[in-house]
Amino acid sequence: MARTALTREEVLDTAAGLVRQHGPEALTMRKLAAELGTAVTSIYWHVGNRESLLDALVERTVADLGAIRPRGASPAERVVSVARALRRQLRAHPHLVAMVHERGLTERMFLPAQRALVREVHAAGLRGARAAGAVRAVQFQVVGYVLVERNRERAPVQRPGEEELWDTAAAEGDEALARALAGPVDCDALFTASVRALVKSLLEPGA
Amino acid sequence: MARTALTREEVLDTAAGLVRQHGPEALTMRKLAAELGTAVTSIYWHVGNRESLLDALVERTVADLGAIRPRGASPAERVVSVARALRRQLRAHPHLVAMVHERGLTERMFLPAQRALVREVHAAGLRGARAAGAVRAVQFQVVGYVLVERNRERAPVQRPGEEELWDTAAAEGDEALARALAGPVDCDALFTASVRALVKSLLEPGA
DNA sequence: ACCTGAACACCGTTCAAGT
DNA sequence: ACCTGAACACCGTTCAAGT
Repeated sequence: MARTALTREEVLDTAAGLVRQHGPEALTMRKLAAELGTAVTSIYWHVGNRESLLDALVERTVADLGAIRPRGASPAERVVSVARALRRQLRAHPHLVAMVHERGLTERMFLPAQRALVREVHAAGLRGARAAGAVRAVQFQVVGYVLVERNRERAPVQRPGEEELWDTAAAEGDEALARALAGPVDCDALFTASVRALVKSLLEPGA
Repeated sequence: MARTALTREEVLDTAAGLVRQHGPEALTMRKLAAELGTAVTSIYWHVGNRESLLDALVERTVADLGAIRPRGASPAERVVSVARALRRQLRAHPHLVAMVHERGLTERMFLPAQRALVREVHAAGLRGARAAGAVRAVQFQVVGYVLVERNRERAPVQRPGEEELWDTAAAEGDEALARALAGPVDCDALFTASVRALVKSLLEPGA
């Protein structure tokens, strides 16, 4: 006992540590108080209630995401590099990012990247609503992909199982396709290929 | 009291009704028991525990999704129609589908559509791994988009706010783009445009 | 200004006991 | 085979009381 004065920062740090080590479900007010060595009710003075604590935690996580530097020779390549860098960042802190997802702020994490994308679609010659549409399309695709991956990781065993669903008959005699769909997904490759395909269409000169 | 015998089906029906009317957070074992007019503990005999109850509920929701009929003249158009139909289905039962999301089974809902997609990419001339990649790319994009939309609906107010972030300066002098990015997203149009763009690239003859 | 313990209203779950 | 109430171990939150 007789510990040093509690601060809002300390509460947030300890809360983040708890989440990082034992996952979001371990973050209860009582466990947090135990970890801090204070009474449960002290926390309330500093952060209001559990809801605002989570808000603050998520806010910090979003703010801590690093800047993104586009790489590559063409605008298309640079857009793809931004997408890949963002995905890598999000996968670095799975638990905290999971909380960001749960609180519906996944898109917020994309905002720093948005400026970089604007520059690239401009470089590719797009303007106005068309440029905005392209930026948004990439944004939705990247954020969506990250959400899908998280979804998959949480449900590793698909109950009927994709495998038996994809016997050769169902694949219309295309055995290579049946094998590919029955096997595991190479998420990294699929992500890159999908972004590349989308960007290619979006940046094309045609209407 | 002296109510008719409790059945597993009745438990699931009532649970689904509770979710449909008051959202997933209203589904507690005690509220469910009250609704059913039984003791809390009776429920446990029929469904095991809360976790399996939710599993069963989600399973039923997924199974109840209707079949999808592709429409359109070209394979590309029919792929887009499958994507749009699926999105429409998912938006019909927001609460139950939210639970499907939370339990990581969003992709499961896509399986019925997968067969239709295989037929279309075959019709477009793709085979084997390339065909499988195309199917998966569409699958991830559609599921991802639905997840993003749900994310947005849960966080209607973006705290810094996209609006003030997109003053004309940040948009590199492109005022039409600034206006477009500051305004609300036309999710329906963006979805269709994105899928169309992706599908166009994927089904193209080139490697 | 900051911290505390007691108390409240909720959870999910177990279990021995009933029919 | 099915249902019950009592009890347990957890929650988040409020509040009057302390310093």
